Amino acid sequence: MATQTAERATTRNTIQRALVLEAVRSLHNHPTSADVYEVVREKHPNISRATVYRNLGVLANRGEVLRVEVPNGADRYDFLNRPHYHAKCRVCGGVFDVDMPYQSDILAKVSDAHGFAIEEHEIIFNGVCSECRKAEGR
Amino acid sequence: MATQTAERATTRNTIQRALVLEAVRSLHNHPTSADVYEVVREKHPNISRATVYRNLGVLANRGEVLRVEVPNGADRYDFLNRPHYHAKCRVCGGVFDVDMPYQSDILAKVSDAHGFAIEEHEIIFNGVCSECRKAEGR
DNA sequence: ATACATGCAAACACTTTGCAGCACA
DNA sequence: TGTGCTGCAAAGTGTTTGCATGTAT
Repeated sequence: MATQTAERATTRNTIQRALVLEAVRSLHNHPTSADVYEVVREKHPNISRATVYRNLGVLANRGEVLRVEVPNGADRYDFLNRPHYHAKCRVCGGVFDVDMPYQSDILAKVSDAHGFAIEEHEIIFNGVCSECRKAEGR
Repeated sequence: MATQTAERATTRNTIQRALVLEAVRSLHNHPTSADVYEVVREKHPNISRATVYRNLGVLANRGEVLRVEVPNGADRYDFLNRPHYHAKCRVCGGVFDVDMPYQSDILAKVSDAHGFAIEEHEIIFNGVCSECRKAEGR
């Protein structure tokens, strides 16, 4: 009887998982799974992409990394915990943090969500990053 | 000389392009390219997916339809012209309009975009739609 | 007539999955 | 010592592209 609700059946600390977490922590520019894969491979050459994907998923579910879903592009991951917003460069595809206070009152501005239960929100700014502006010549 | 700057080299009215536009206009729930493809195929059975994609692109560039890029999901298209925001159901993947005034002052809240030239923004609410809430039992 | 557009199939980018064997707790 | 995890390969989505042919202008 009452043997603890069998929550979270996933808790094994493999080398691969540790390396994936370490890689996300060390990469500060919103690495894609491919970026993480490359970094981990330096120390553990025969890790598979599948394992990287699976572990990024596990870590994201646990809240140890943040998954940033980017329209038309690979998912990005980062280690920042507080919610923040992103900007995506339409030239190079890069993703950058934007300094803007978290819009905690934004829900109040929704006049009608048609019965939709909003759990979180995301704001993405589209434009051109400073590097690409220089390169493009304005 | 001076023969008009050769802008937009693409302006041919094919049946396929007209049908694609008509399909987007007739579908009111943010159709994906696949939805559009299915509808067009009823009238023009051997249109190819490539043509649908190409025409959705052309129409979006011309501003005749609005492309809604959804993270982790196919692009959606709609015919509404005024800017508005969207909600994405994490259960069924559906995309819905949200009634919220356009946040024209949002740029002023960005304290530092790090040289990024912001051209537009998008807000996506994530959660569960009313249909799926019923189905899920709460 | 001629260039843009189409249709087909193959290629592409990103991610997930089935399965046999392995290793952490 | 069992089951969660790994590696591999194959499959799955969604979209783009090369090329020969077709067609709107």
